Amino acid sequence: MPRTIFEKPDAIALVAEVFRELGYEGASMSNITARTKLSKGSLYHFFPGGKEQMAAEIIAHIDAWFVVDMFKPLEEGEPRAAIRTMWETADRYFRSGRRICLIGAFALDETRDRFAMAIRSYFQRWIEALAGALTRAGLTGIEAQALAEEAVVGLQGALMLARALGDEAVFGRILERLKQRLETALG
Amino acid sequence: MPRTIFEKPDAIALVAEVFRELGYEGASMSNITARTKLSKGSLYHFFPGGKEQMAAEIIAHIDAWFVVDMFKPLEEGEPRAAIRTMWETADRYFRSGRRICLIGAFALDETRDRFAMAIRSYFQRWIEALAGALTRAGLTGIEAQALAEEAVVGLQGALMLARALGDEAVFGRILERLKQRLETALG
DNA sequence: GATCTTCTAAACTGATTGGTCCATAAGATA
DNA sequence: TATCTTATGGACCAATCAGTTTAGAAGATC
Repeated sequence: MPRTIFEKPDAIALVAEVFRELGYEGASMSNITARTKLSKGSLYHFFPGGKEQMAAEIIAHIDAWFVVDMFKPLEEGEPRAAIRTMWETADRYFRSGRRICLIGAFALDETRDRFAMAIRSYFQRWIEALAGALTRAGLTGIEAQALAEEAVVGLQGALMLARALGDEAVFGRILERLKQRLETALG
Repeated sequence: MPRTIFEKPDAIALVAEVFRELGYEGASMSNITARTKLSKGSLYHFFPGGKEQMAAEIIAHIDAWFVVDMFKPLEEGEPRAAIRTMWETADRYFRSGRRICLIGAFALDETRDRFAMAIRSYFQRWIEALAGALTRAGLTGIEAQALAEEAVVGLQGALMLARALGDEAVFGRILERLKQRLETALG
């Protein structure tokens, strides 16, 4: 029997996609082994804490990715350029609406309670990073906060609607309008 | 042993709340019996098809509610008043963000595939009903369609963000801004 | 109050769940 | 090549899963 050797970063990425497709409860160990080709031995070797640890590490992994690729640029870069880049980054990350936001999905059911802190801080930092960039670009704090909330909310809603309608085009269309609205507000 | 007698409409409403809290996969039969106080005997009496039938009837029940209380008024009523009422209806139905949209939640994972048609037509009709009202109120078809998509998307995103942040206030705030935007667009 | 239908409770089934264990295969180090 | 660490496959476990069955209780009809 041929053996495939995985390393932990691979395992995290593979299991993450299964959680994304099936949700936390829907992703059973047998589902995970079947879709990732990782055996139970491997999975419990990497994640002795089982499903809960898998999900926790996946959330941390996603969060770290967003910090580096979206939040830091918004917090530290030239605000208008960073905001423009944010839309491209989001479109790439969410594969133009074919991929959902796992952290958002976890927020909807009782899975949220297991990871409440991580989920809250992910959205909080996203909104704060974007609001900060909008403020540095000249908006008042109140306007910036409201626009940032709307942008994040609109993006999450767009992911949901794209899947609900089975229509990828709607995602790009809504993203484009959200982008336009921020640029209009900045004048 | 005291017996409680339920009727099917009660059963549908009770089970719906469990699906809302736990998601389709997270809602096991023992969970459902525990939270609803409906025994397995009762559940399989009302829903011989098991979980799948429960979810299907719940979706149909929710859809029918929205048709009567939101879509028809938008389609048939005075457009500006109907749109204003829509926001109140939504706030009441979703309990100011404490209750999620089950059909939206189903759209996010593979549960969608089981109920794809019903999920798509629910969102389609909502957007079309709102776009129709906006058109009758004077907007062009293109503007109306885009604004309707944004409103529905924003509402769904607001439900998600409210739960993610554990902050009910954010839901009302975003709803208010969405409402303002539609009214501004109508002049 | 007898009968008939509707609904409930709980015991039961086989399949699947999350999780444990361990012999051993593959890479790395020496 | 010998050794040591890391990763793997799969058998195994108790608990839980969805679903079935059945005896009988509650309401309705007469």
